[in-house]
Amino acid sequence: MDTQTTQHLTIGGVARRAGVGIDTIRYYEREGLLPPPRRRASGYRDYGLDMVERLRFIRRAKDLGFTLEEVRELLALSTDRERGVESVKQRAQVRLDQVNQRIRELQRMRRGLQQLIDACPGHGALEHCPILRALGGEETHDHA
Amino acid sequence: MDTQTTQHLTIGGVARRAGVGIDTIRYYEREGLLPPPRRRASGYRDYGLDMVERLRFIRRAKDLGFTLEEVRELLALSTDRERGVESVKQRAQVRLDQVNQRIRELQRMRRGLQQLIDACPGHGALEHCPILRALGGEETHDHA
DNA sequence: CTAAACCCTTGACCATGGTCAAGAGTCAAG
DNA sequence: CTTGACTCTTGACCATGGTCAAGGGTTTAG
Repeated sequence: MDTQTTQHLTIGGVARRAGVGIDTIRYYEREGLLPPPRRRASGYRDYGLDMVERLRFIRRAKDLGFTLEEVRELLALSTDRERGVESVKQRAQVRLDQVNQRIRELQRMRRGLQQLIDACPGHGALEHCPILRALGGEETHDHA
Repeated sequence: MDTQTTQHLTIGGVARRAGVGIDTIRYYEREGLLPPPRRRASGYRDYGLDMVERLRFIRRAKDLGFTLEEVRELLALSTDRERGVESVKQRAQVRLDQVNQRIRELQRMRRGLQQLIDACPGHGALEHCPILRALGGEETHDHA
């Protein structure tokens, strides 16, 4: 069992708690999203609960459409002991700007889609479907 | 030259007009997004201007966040004269719902980030930086 | 002690959406 | 006719984000 509130989890315990696969954890480690953990005498990775949190953070960020590369940078904020708080705050601001940018892009997409849907009667001849027309829909080649 | 208003374009002419790469056209053909075109005696693909339109359709749909799989379905629907329009509209609606969902998630993250930035003094000890704390940022293991 | 369940590493494999290269044929200009 | 630009096919390759398998060692319950 590993029902303990412990600071000592195996990779499987972390995986279960964080809701990710074991292979995913090792993959993230290779990719530099997770620090190389301590090892037990057996060679087993030895994690604390903080890794569970970190993995949940990654999952949330990924769900929001951040790439792993972006997540890596985001996480780097938390280990950037050298450059001080200003730099951390600054980089968080950059992230915020990127989030805003992403929101604007999605809103543009939304407007486009909404206009098409509003204009579509939902029935009738395909020739008159504004969705297909707006997308430039032409017939398939009929080269019998 | 191929400045003609013609119905006879080579793959390169189509590519230039549609703003995609030649390889992309052949790729789409393989993937079933474009019908296999007529061939000239030489074996060259022989396209009409309708293919330019179709490629633009694909590009716009992709810009709206449809995957190629979804685009393939849309194109298939547009040739299904019987029960096309409702399906097309329905799919656009599904796509819109997805976009809205993602926007909401991003807005949630934006609020979170903004609060952190507002709360961060921009100086002082890193241990007290609310940004790092909220990221679940723990120190990298110091296993010297 | 044994067996199940876990962990280790290396390295292959998957889908997505292309992009590029090799080797060969075709076409248009000069 | 030759040259250069274009096309053909096959098949490899790229990045992203994992996932699985093989062939081991470890840990723990019974």
